[in-house]
Amino acid sequence: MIRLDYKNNIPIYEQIIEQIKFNTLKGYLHPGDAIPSVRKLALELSVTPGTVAKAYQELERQEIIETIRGKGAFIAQRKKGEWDQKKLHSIQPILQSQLVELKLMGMHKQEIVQYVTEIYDTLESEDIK
Amino acid sequence: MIRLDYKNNIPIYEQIIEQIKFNTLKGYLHPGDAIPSVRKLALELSVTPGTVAKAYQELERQEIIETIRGKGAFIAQRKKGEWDQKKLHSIQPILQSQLVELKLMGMHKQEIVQYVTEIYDTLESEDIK
Amino acid sequence: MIRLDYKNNIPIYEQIIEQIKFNTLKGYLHPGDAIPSVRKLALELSVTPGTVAKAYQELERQEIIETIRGKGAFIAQRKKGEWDQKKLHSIQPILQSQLVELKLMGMHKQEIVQYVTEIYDTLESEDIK
Amino acid sequence: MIRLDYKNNIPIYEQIIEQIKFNTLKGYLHPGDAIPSVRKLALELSVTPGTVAKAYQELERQEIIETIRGKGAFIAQRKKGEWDQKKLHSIQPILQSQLVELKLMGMHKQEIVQYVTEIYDTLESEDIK
DNA sequence: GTGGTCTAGACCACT
DNA sequence: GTGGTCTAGACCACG
Repeated sequence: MIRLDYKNNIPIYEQIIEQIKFNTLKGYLHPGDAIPSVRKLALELSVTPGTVAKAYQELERQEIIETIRGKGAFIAQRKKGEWDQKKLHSIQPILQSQLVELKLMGMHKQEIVQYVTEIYDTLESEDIK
Repeated sequence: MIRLDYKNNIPIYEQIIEQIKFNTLKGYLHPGDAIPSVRKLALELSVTPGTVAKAYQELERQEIIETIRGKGAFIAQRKKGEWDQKKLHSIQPILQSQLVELKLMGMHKQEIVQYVTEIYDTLESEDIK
Repeated sequence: MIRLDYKNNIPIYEQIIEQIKFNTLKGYLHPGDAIPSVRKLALELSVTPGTVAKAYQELERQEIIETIRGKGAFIAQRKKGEWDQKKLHSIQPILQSQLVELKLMGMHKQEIVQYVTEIYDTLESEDIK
Repeated sequence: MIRLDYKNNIPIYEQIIEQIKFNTLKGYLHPGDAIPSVRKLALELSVTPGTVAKAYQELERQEIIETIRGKGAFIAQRKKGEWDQKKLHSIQPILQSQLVELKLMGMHKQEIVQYVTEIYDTLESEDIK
């Protein structure tokens, strides 16, 4: 379910976070589903439990999962509500810098929007119903 | 004009790269324009020359600037040509991860595309003339 | 009536202790009242008997309840007497740390005292009669 | 500046967090002040750098400090603004449980409010101007 | 069994 | 020098 790129410079724990978020979006993981225990996933990914624990703690802080003492971790209910303006402001510069790169490569507005749309569409879950 | 955010976790040298790229896009810097020497910019930004040098090196590698021995550094001609597939593949996961965040926040496709478009529009240069 | 929050990081057995204490204060439980057996409560709360037993043990140690062999557990007489200095010293740092948080949030003395008073008032039992 | 209680069951990293918050409130630490580096403090407290790092990361998440790459960590500007309702809701049950304890010890409303006020007053900084 | 904390090292990127 | 990440262990409280 989770594939790591060890030679990548993105920290492993962030890759784990990313992929669990991704899996919830794609519908591979539903609210209430149990996710592997820290130790199990650590074994599976050949990383140390501490690394997985760090990922899980961050996921809990972001309310993507909930951990229950002695029971394990579970996908949380998705909470809607107002958009997190603080998070939005942290995303904006990252997005902008990537758009700068695309524009410097010679892409035009329409092509860029098209490209982003295509990437977005890969997140839509046609896979599970 | 370069503004750094020291408390940001984005490396200073990357912020410099980013902003010079941004300035070329916005039309504040044109091909052939001289950019400040490493030492000058370092002084201006209150960073060590090594940091600026690292930024310039990377900019030259990406052919955004050209350095001429004894003369200084200059904005290079923009090269169009084919899209750099390797770069595209490095941008895609970053873009995707940010779209994941936006989607998790509850944004819908249309709103996300709208948001990205707005950010793109800030890159369009009305300022050149 | 006991309500547990499983996703909370407060141990289940402590939540049980807390709520029984709370119920005695609110007048829902009076001295002499029987409280459910370990097994019954365990069943009711969907926890293992060991967890409830641990809570009861601690409650007995604190002389909130009394267990009589073969008869079950009962709310004990409230003992007044001198304030337990040891307990006071254990409460003080917890209280202080929470006041620190409130103050860091920007609350002023009057507002904090007000806030604490409000919480206290929820403990006053209008319900006894 | 920081005193740990190693036999306490409160995690060391939380004690560090607590004390730095306390020191800012008391006026021992001002916005902009540098705090010891992770390694220095670790040495001073005879704990492993990882433990201090964990404390610093949490402090940064709470915007009590700011870390600057390669420079160190600094006390952040205190931000006022609206009260964090989420945090308030996490503080309330802790406060309540302690009030329950005090009430069970036989303290009356006035005495409890008095007690809390006294603890609060120890946070007011008469010490530095 | 679970997650949480901690140690004593190590390596890395950044300044 | 700085903080950030990771390893390979360990011990603990909880259920």
